[in-house]
Amino acid sequence: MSRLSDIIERFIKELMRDANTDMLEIQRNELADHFNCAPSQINYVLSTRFTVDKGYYIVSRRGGGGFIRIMKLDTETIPFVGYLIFEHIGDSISQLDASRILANIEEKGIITPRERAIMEAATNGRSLNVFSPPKDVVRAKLLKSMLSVLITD
Amino acid sequence: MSRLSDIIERFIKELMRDANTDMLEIQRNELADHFNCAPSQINYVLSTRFTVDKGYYIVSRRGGGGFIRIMKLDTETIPFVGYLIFEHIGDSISQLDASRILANIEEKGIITPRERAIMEAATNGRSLNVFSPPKDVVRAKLLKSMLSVLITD
DNA sequence: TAATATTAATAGTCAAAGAAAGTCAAACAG
DNA sequence: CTGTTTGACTTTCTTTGACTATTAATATTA
Repeated sequence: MSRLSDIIERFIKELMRDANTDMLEIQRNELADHFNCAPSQINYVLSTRFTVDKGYYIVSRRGGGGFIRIMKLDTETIPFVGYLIFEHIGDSISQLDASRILANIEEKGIITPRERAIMEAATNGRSLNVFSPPKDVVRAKLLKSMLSVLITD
Repeated sequence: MSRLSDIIERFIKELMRDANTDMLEIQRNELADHFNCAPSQINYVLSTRFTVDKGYYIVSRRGGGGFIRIMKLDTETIPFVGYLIFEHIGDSISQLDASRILANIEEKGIITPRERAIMEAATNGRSLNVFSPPKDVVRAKLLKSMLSVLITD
């Protein structure tokens, strides 16, 4: 008996293939119903099979009319970025190396100077300099840092 | 199933755009009738989508001939972002609030959709979901996450 | 007529119910 | 032991409705 998670994974991928799209919106409960499983099973599938590392990006919203949007990253469009994400960067990277990458892809015209600045802001030491981080505290620093780029000349 | 609140929000914004004005007066009950909903639904839409944070200001009057006046504030980019950074955000911010701010400044044209996506990527839960973080590990996640935006449709 | 009271027409508030999705840990299977 | 499945509990967002508050118009009274 093939694992349920695998079946759901295949199902989602087939939906995308059949609809010939890189973006799919599902209702968690509906899908869970379809497979007769706990809704949280869907979360499990998404968080193990549809990660950035595996080439997917997820956005969702709760409440009435909520949804889960699954986006497939298009590695054809910018192969170099795909290479960076899936092969080059790995599980850990120094600030210096990150900065080099950003400079490089800006020079290649893949990102604008402003976008580079945003990413520098997010990844520099100042933003990430927290020890035991209440997540929101980190996030606030990150966001402020990124926003400040917009008003710096 | 698109949310009623979203539909009403769009309706109001289109009214303003079409009339090419920054000031619009509506009758609460009339609008509620038009959408076949509870009048207080209109209040809900106004108080979640037309806040000062989002650049709108509301004035209203009850009684016969009452009305709700919706004014779009002319927020100068720099002061507004400065306000966000130095006053509004504070020391801690939830992912949700961060997301709202980003949606807002995109709508105002302060950042591009792509820049918004970059910042969302940097500030969402998945990126920051680390407890005792070797800084580089966090950074790698962040960077990958941000880069992935570039190859998302 | 001028002042005052009443009524009808609005809008506001708040809390409960409903509709999703998220989290986490325990149980389970290979 | 690792990865999967489940379910109880939480959080977020929306919708509705009963009740309240305010204002303009109208009727009444001094």
